[in-house]
Amino acid sequence: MPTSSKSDKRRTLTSAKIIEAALTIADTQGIETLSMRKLATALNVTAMSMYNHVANKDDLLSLMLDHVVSEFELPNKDGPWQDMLRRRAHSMRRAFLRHPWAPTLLISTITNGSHTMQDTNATLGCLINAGFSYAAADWARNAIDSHTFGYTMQELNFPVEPDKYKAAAAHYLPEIDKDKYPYLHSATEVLIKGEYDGITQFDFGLDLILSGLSPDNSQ
Amino acid sequence: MPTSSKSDKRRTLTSAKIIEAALTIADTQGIETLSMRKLATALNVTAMSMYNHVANKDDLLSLMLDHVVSEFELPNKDGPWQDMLRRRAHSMRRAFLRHPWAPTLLISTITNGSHTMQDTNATLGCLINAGFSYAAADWARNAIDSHTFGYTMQELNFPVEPDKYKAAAAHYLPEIDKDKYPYLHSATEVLIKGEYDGITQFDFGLDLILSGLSPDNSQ
DNA sequence: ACCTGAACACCGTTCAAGT
DNA sequence: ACCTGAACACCGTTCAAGT
Repeated sequence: MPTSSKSDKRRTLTSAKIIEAALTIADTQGIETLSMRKLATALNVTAMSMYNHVANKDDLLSLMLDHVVSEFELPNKDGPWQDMLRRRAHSMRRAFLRHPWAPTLLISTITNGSHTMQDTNATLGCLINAGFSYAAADWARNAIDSHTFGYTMQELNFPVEPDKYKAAAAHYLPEIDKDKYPYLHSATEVLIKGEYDGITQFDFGLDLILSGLSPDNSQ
Repeated sequence: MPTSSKSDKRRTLTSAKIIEAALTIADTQGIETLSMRKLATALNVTAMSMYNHVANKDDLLSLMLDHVVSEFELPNKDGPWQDMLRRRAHSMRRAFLRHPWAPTLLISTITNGSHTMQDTNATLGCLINAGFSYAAADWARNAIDSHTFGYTMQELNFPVEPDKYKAAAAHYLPEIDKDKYPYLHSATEVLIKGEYDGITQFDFGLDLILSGLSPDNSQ
């Protein structure tokens, strides 16, 4: 008689499998629906068996976040440092669009997974090699990341689909008091008239920061 | 016999009182500890009586957020537009430091409280009066807010107190693999040696954005 | 060593019943 | 009109018991 049979569930569970299933649930159904019991059902085990592979739910979330960070493009290639940092920022934004629950948790969680450390190391290295001091590199990285997190989190919360934006604005216009909020009212009217599409560009703020940065301008 | 006596609890509860008590709990004990039952206990009522004044917990959170927005300084005074926007951004950051739970919720919640609408109206108005088009004003506001949200949320998550940062870095250094993460290792060494204080400045990124902005540079 | 069922101490919210 | 107690359908996590 073999030690493992079809009905023997031992060793079938791994932390990698748990993380994968958790990411699928969070991406498709929302992080707020991810419970230990639901995740266990998806994996065909009980909630408690997962505690043999992850310490608790917070630990699981950290492991999920480090996976998201693994999708960032490392700025450790050759070429102009601005291009590498722009490509990393774009890849961050795309990872966040794939995993919309991630930025909120990532920015409010202390993570020291290996992918997170690798990203920090490569990003600092890119700036150091471009001639930035360690202090200036830290400041520059912080400015770029602030924009990337802040912009993408606002973008993810955008209340309507881009192509439905004008219709939604037209519907909402009567509820904006013209005397109390004249500029907001006019901005909504301009939007409806179609003079601009209401979409602010990620690159607008990113380029303001990247063009302002130089190895010498920060003390 | 009067219709209200000492033991008659009717009419003692208002949404303002609920919001005030909820803000106190969230600010002092953390938003994750705020439950309807705990809040009710603090107000000396049962959880269910609050449902006569707020629709549900989400509604309560929206009301709390609009209060936080009421602490933003409106950029509707006279003076250079850059100064007004800088003061608004500083007041946002200070409000977030007072209410550390707020930015995460504010950036991921659709709010249309009156203070939120007033803030949007005044911020757009400041830029319009400075000669920005409605489209450019929207882009500029988005760039400034992205930085303010992103920076302050990173700051709030900063793992240690500023004055303990060097000690914490020294303690953490041995755990950073020098061969795998050379730049991160060196950055930590530089930090411990005290060549800079490891504090990135809010104004560094904000000034990059404000000096790059002008009524003509965005299409 | 790994998996499980039962239990504990919580949640937000509903509902019918009080005054 | 406003407040309440009991109940419902959940949570994350512990613990002792299985194999």
